[in-house]
Amino acid sequence: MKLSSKARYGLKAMCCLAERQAYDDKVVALSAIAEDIGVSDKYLEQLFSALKKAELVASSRGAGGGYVLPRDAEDISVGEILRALEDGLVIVDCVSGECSKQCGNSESCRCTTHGVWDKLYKTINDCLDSMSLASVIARE
Amino acid sequence: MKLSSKARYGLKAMCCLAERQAYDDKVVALSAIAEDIGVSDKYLEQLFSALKKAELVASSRGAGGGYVLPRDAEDISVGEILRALEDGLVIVDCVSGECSKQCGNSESCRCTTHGVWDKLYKTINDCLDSMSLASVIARE
DNA sequence: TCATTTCCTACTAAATTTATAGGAATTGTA
DNA sequence: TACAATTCCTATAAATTTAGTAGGAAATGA
Repeated sequence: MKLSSKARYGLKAMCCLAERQAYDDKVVALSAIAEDIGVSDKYLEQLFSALKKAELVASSRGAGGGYVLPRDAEDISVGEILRALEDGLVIVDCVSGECSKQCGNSESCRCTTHGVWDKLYKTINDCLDSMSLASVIARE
Repeated sequence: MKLSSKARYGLKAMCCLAERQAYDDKVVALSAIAEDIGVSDKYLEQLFSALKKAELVASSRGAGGGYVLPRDAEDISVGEILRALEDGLVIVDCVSGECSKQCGNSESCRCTTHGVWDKLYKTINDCLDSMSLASVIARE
């Protein structure tokens, strides 16, 4: 149940991007963010690749290029960011509909635990969706 | 953010123990539970070692020995079980008080993400603590 | 033309998880 | 007492995942 480095650095990177963008409203080079949060450019590139695919950042290539938020930081939730970086935040492979395929329980011990995972999954996502990127950078 | 097999099998095993115990109120041999949930005895032993350390099961050794719940299933929460099996359910190593030691942020990108992890950690634990073992085996 | 920058893919090293294995200690029973 | 059944303890191997490195292609502004 540990969060991956991707998730931790990815959220930090998004905070950093939002703060820098708020400060001078330009595109921000990845290398600047990488330096700020103490990660190699190459590693951060991979995170931004995932973030871009999820349309949580927009980019322009070439000299003077970089990244921007495609929406207001108020309209980007922490949940969206983490789902993009953590493979949908799935906590168990076995979801409600597919119990028999994945679980292989015997008769005497039916798999009654799915309700737990379903509830937990929903709770986690609700929690993270209730926090916006803006609210995260606001608390100092 | 995946739950480990230990957590998944461990909760199933606890359900199994609770159900068998409710049925004929005796001590239950680990081998019976292992067969029910489709795991090797040796692997399940390790899980029960952790559960015992957390006083979530009690045991008697020797012939005719086995495991019992030390309390009513109503009084055992899913959270307790998973914390015993998942190293306290910590989701990030870096907790509130120890930011500077673990994070090493630069000036320009302060670590404002702790609030997120703290809230998430609390939410997860509250959710799991609100479910008792009895409530889990009740839903069929 | 060139420096800068994102983008794409492959790979390697490290860490963690999952599971297996052997045998010691304990206890009820024949 | 002998023995089978059972928990308990420790080591280790195999598999998987994570974390990070690397090289270079493609795009773009100056």
